[in-house]
Amino acid sequence: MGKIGIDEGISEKLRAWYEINKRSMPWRLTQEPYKIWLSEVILQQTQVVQGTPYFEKFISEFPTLKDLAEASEDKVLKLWQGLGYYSRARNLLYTARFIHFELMGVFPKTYFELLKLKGVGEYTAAAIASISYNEPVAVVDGNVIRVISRLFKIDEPFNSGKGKKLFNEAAYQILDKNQPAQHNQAMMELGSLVCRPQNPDCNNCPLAEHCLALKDKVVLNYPVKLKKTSSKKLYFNFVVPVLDDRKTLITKRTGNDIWKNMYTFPLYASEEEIKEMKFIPTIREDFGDFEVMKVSKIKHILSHRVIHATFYIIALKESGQSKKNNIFEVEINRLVEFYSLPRLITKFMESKDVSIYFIK
DNA sequence: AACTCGGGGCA
DNA sequence: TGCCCAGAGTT
Repeated sequence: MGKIGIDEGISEKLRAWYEINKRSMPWRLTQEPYKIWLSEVILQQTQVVQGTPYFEKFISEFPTLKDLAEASEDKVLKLWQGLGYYSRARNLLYTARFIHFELMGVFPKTYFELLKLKGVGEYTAAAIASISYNEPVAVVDGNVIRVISRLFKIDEPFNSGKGKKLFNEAAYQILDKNQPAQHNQAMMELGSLVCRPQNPDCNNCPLAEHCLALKDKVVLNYPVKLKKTSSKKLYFNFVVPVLDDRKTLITKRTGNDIWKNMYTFPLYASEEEIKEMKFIPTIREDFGDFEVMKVSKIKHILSHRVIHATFYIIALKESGQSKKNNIFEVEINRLVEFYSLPRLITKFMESKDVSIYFIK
C-alpha cells in the first residue's frame, strides 16, 4: 500500500463521502453478476437517468440470464429501442447465450475472463470484477478520467495511447485494494455529482485539499482530450407506401452499419441531397405507379452524423410489390408494437402526417 | 490510431 | 452548436 506521491487518505475520504451522498439505484441492491453486467452495458455512454428505466424493463422481462439467453433478437432490440448504440443489445444477447449454453450458465469471475466476453471491454470487465467479485481492479470511465485528470493535473490527452496508460496507472494507485467495489463506485459518483464537466462543485468536494487543478484554479482545463472527428451529413430518403388504411411496407437493415437488424421503411441513402423530381422516377421503378400523398422532412442529429430524412408517403396503384430486396408487408399497429424502430422512425410515426394517412 | 455506432440533455 | 454520458468493436 502507498505509492510515491499518492496520498493514502484519498480513498478513505472518497468512500466516506460516497456513503453519505450516493444515489439510490436499482443495481446497487445486489452483487449478482447478471444484473451488474446488464446495468454496466446499459450505462455505457448513457446517463443514469436515461438508462434506469431500461434496466427495470430488462429485469422485469428477463429476471435471469437464462431468460435473456432464450429470448429472440427481435424482442431484445425492441426492448432496447430508443437507447442507441444497438450493438450493445446484440452483443448482450450473444454473450447471454454464450454463458448460458457454452459455459453452462456459470458467469466468468475474473477481470481477465470477463474481458473475453463480446461487448465487455476494459471498463465493464473491471466494473463487474470489482463490484460482483471484489477483485482489486480500477474502473476508468469518463467520470474517473475527469476526477483523476484534475486531481493530478494530467496534461496527456486521455484518448491517446500514452494517456490511457497513465490514467489506468493513476486509477489503480489510488484504488483501495480492500474495498474495490465501494471505491470504484465512489469515484464515478464523485465525477457525476461533484467533479462535473461544466460547473464542478469544488466547495463540497471531499478531495479538494488533494486537487492540484483546484490549487492552481485551472479545474476547467481538465481533462485534456484529442479533437474528435466532425459529423458528416447524410441524406436518407424513405418511401412510406400506403397499401390501405392499415398496411405499409418495411425492410430489415442487414448491413454492418447503423441500426443493424432493426426495421425501417424502404430506404435510399445518399451522401448528396436527392431532389424530389429526381427521386420520383426511382420510386416508380421499384414500386410501380403511385400517387404522392405527402413529403415530410425530419432532421435527425447523432453524435457523428446529421441525417436529413425525407419521408415520401405514397399511395400505391398496384398491390404491395417491390423490386427492392427484403421488403415485406406489415400492419401499422404491429409495426409500432413489435418491430424495433430507430428513433428517427418513431419520430416520424408520431407526426401528424402518419395519423392522417394511416388509421391506427 | 482513427472511425463507427445513438440518443438525450445541457449551456 | 458543441460537449458529455458507468465504451466497445472494427479498420
